[in-house]
Amino acid sequence: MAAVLLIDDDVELAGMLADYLRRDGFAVDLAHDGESGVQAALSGNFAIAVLDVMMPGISGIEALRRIRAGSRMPVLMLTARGDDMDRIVGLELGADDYVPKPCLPRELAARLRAILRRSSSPPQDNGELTVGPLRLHAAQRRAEWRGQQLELTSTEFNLLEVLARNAGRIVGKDELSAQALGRPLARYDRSIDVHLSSIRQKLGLLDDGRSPIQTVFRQGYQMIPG
Amino acid sequence: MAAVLLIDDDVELAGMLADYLRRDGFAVDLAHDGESGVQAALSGNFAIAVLDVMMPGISGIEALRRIRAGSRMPVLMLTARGDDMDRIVGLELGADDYVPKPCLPRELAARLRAILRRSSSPPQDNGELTVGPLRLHAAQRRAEWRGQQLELTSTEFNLLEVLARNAGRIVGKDELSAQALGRPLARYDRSIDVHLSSIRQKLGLLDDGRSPIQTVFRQGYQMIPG
DNA sequence: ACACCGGGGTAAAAGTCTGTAAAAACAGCG
DNA sequence: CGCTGTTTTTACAGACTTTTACCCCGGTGT
Repeated sequence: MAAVLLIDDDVELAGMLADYLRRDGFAVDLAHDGESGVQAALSGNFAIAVLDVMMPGISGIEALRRIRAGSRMPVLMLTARGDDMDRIVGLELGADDYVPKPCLPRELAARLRAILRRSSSPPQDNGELTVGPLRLHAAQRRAEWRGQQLELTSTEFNLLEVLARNAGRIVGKDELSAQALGRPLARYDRSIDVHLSSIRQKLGLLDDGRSPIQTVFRQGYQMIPG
Repeated sequence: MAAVLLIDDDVELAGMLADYLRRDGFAVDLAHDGESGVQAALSGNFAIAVLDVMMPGISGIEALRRIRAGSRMPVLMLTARGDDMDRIVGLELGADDYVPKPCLPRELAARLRAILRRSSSPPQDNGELTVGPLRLHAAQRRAEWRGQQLELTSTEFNLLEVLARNAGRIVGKDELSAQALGRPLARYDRSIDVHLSSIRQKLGLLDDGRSPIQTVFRQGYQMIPG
């Protein structure tokens, strides 16, 4: 999901917010001062920044100005309740939203989603994907093997899609778990293996008799391209 | 400048806000109840609506839902300070911002500008929507399947509409609950599932024999685009 | 070669989520 | 009120996912 940059000097609070947001499906990185925050914001690696107004060193307002000098990315400001002046200045400087602190993590998440919903133009990929005898229609969640429709469960489809999108590359189990199952891989977790086993049973073999999905010992799985 | 629709039952307060905004360069029209407000909002003559949550007759939340049913115009909600639930539901329903009342006119103006800046060129939709064999007339709340009129209850229509607008994308149950039922999803709440079940019974199947609405385990539902 | 060890394949058990019918709770309405 | 249509809750069956268990395999060290 979306990458969020959280800039706040209060390490503890920021950590808690980050945890909540991560559980809610965001990818979160932290910066604990204005300098490094601005730098990270301008790296282009984040979809949105959350910026605390009160920080030692350069203030949130100044940080916002510097971010705006180099980027139009959405920025959400966090500041003490009732500090109207900061709010207004922030908004006029080009902040996209303002949330009073302390805030409910849930509200912050909802606002982030509201902003991202607007600013992200849906990258409408038509979702057609062909890898050898396998054909996937991502938008329709349909898969066929040699023209024959496959009966896949939704997790199986997710896994197959990740592998197909990365055909020819080894995809680690941790990555598969994150992308297809939506959670980090835990120790002794065998889910991926089990799902792969059933996917293989539903798919046929390649012309040369191999499975279209190869196991790479200790590294992950790889779909054979072409 | 931008045309603002201000929907608030408090005639006096609304008048004052309108005056301030006009002096600030906005064109402002007023509506003093939810019904006429929604109607005006859907007329397509406004760039943004400001909506009071607490109103006699249909509430702000319900008004927002009806506006969202027919338009994606930006909506800013006005509501009593500290009413977290309304805020969150509003945001999840697709409000673009929230301002606690009483508010400084200047802040309201700043937020309006902030929202308008971002959403300067959104494509307008006329409330007609076709997804595969399904056709929805949002303004009339009518739906047909392969030309055949469907007998849907209003909640069923809401759900179908949300799914249709997001065809091809997985919509989480929390989002469905917020947008179609107008409340956050509670634990053990099965309403969405039950409604989906009856919708499926009323709709037919796709040409490939699958349901037009797919379940994505643990993630939500997705309508197959057409 | 041989034994060892942690990883992977897979069947089956256990746990979780979804489908759906039916009961209960609501909401209008005469 | 009682009636009627709708929404929510309840209950249970079935589908899907994850865990467990056991076996085999690849790599490693002797």
